[in-house]
Amino acid sequence: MHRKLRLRKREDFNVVYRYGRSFANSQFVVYWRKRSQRGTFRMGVSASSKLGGAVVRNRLRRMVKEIVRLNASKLLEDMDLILIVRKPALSLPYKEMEGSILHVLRKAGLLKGSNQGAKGKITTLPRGNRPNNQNGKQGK
RNA sequence: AAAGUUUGACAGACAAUCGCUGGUGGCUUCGCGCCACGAGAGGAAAGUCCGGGCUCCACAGGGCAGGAUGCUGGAUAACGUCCAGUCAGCGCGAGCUGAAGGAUCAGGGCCACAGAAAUGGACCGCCGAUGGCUGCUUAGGCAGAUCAGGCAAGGAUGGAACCGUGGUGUAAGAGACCACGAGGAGCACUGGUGACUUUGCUCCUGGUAAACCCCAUUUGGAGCAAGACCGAGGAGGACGCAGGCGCAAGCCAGCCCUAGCCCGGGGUGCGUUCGGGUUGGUCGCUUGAGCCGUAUAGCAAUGUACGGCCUAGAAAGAUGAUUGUCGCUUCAGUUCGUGGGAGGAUCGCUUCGGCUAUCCGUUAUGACCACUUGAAGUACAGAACCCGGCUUACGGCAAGCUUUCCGG
RNA sequence: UGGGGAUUAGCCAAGCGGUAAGGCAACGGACUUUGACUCCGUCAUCCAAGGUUCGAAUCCUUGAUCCCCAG
Repeated sequence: MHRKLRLRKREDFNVVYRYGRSFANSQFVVYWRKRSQRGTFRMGVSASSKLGGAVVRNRLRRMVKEIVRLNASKLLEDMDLILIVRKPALSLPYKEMEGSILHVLRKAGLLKGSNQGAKGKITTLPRGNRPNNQNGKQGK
């Protein structure tokens, strides 16, 4: 992915984690927040050390970035988003992983043409009052 | 053929499309934009167990303490690494393993339980020659008990019992003495640069130093988030104490730093407390104890000479994804085809040599094997300043050697 | 990436070469009409493997897991 499309600073990550909204299925979690300045979307990928060694985590990050790159035209602009990889995503082949990522992004309302989720409001909802539960039941 | 052992090289290949990070060149609306060319993970990149380079700590200094290493000779920038040997142990063998100095030239310490005793001692036991006691006495002695005392052979304990076996000797005994043997030390001698070794003489005999310790060698500390530069930013305040000499500059003391202590050195008003700012960029950064080839010295590790080559450099962290074709392994299926083909497939037991059972085939209407077809799988693992090792994880391949069996 | 530290019963833990204290929990028993309290008993491959030693939780080597620190 191009460097402009990546989320790069530690502060950006902290802001998205603290003030952004989150959605999930059993393979991925997404946090997003509308950017304060106009521009393209920016994305970061997080793969924790519980998933495996450096080889496994690098491969997952590369696959996620490749999928988002190929589907970049479908994504809304002016967004910062973080994709977190969960353990069941380890064994997915490419096609299923693409479907799962598109599913979770559509659920979060980040795809063009979808009207679910918050429509551009910079929201800081209290934790107990989120619109979708995120127990990961839908991914199976 | 099977089992084993050592060494070596490799780490799936190719193509198309779409991407990522540096480099070079060009274009440019000068914006980390566009185009072209070329480059882009490992044998362990890992663990961080050692060693070195490099940087800072004023100089990187001295002594002590502390740490590390520990057969010999060599290699190396250095090492706890490597090579060649010595000795000891394991293995039928090829080979493998060894923190392998010192316990008589230091010194003490420890050896639980058991046992008399764990290097200073006698429970049972043996003796009672000598001195004493009792009895008898022909007055020379004789006998008895074991009071003093002598001994450590035998028993029992233990991981280990004073070097072992046999004899001489004695009252009983003992390396007290002798023969043979085990181990160690010293001296001389043979061979070797040396560890060591051959032979002889003399002396000695519990273990433990990965317990303290002694001896020899060696060792300053921290680590690229080291460090250097540029830019941005900010804020200092309160309380307490401020010794001696000198006109003064200053010196001494005090305090801080120099990883522990002393010396030496450097800095400085000191201590306590409440606060403030910085999370940007460039360099360090990949030409190096570098790689490849040839020759040469050496048993080898390795060195020397000549020629050629430039081979990753990220920073929420590049080196990838998809598709197709092929390679390798395993399983299944097919007799349609091609090739080989007289014995073979499967189960069980095994001392791994074989044995037994069932089924198919036996000169072919041909069992079975290979190719052809399909499915699944295709190891361990990702540079983060750089090198030399060690250790751990892991896939198949090749070659040498050893043992056993079969055939000629 | 670099530098430190820890691992003993289900939990908290003592131990510094001589055969693993203690507390909570769990289980069994006693006491009680029953329960609580109390008393007695049971429960350990000392993270793993190898070595030194007569003997290792302890000493040494190698690995595994977890935690902490940094400009």
